[in-house]
Amino acid sequence: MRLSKLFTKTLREAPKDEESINAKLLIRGGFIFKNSAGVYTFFSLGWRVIEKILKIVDEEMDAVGGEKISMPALVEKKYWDATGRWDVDIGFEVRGKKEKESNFTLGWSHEDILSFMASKFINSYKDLPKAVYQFQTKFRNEPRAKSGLLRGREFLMKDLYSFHESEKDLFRYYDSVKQAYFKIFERCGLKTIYTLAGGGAFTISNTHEFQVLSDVGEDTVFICLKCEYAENSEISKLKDGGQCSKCGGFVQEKKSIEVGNIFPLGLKYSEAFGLKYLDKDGGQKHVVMGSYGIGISRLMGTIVEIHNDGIGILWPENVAPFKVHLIALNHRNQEAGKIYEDLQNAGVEVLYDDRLDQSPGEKFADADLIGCPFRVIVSEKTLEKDSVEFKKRAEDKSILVNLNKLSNQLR
RNA sequence: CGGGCUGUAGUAUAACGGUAGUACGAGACGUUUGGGACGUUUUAGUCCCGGUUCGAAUCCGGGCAGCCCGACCA
Repeated sequence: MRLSKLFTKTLREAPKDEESINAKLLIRGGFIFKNSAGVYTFFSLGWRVIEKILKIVDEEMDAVGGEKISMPALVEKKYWDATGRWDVDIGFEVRGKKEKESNFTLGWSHEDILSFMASKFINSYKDLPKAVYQFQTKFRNEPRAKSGLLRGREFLMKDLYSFHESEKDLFRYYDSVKQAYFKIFERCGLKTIYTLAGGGAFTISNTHEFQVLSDVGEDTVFICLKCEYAENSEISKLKDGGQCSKCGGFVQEKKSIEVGNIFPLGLKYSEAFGLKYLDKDGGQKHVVMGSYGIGISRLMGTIVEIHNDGIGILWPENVAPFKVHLIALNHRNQEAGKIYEDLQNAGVEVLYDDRLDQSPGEKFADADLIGCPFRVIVSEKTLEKDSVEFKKRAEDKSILVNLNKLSNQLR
């Protein structure tokens, strides 16, 4: 991508209303645009990050046998009636212009509609277990959207649902998803804390959350500094400065961002929808379900909260919009353009700052803001030595790299 | 949904109740390229509706929107 062609431009100043770092940096960099509180457009830089995350999630979902599907965003009332969740105070109701009453809601969760469909395809123990997932925009009428991508009214979510013969099989699978989640977050550059939590509007049993410790987080967890056992404050009996119930270690209260959660739903939805199967002996049993969510857009915001230096973002390589930010100085666009082509041909994702009217300082500042992992500068100075300047975003020092060796350097 | 604060060019900010100004951005021309360049010039704004007033960005009422605290929540 050539910066001169990009749909967006960077902003020198953040909009005055924004306080959270992720909102400031992502808006300034042209990754996202706030259309309304908690409602965002993802421009190409931002969407590229989302796509990187989606790819990681796809791979890990595939590893636990998740089948990718796509359910509707518009969910008709009849699908909510069985569980009584039409009346839950979370969603946006949707009414046709000519209709008096709303008959649809924008999906804020998909357990209900999926359970209904599962009953059409799951008949016998031979059909179990099954797991399907989707990436969907969820709509929740947040009374207070805030903190950039951390709490939206419209947000991208990965939701996985699993169906089992027994609790035992559910928990076997639950554990494999737990491991998959740890991998996903790690690949996104985040350390997560596995946290015991309540079930909210989804289930009465305990659930588990993946929390990233951060002061902008809205959750409060009590975490043992020794064994990292953690509980969400909403259900916790632990207290700040107390002793860990598992290992006796020191417990601390921390703010955190919930980036994922896993719910052993049990029989709630299968009972409501009559989702049953025939076991080996011909007996009818209810299917046991689990659901597993990751807030994709929130995850992106969280990555920025964790990986920034105030000046700009430091994208972990796995989720960076581009690997290399190439800058042409002294109007050496001819030479830089050649390097741009070469790198692209070598399969390297490059954001090329080919702008002619911007000063060097402005180009450097934009590179720092956008935060690609590697910066390559082509200038009079470097070309005298048949080389380019090579610098990691996370480091201060730069080195000269010979033109022939640049692709090696990036391997 | 309760409490508080705030709405002025694309962005950030000024203007006693009296000519809406400045900087950045954007356009044109020229000069310029190693940490947010320079000159000339152009462009573009008072959230909406009502009220008070000779006169409202400014005061009042009502909406709407945004932010912060709380409640709620992925």
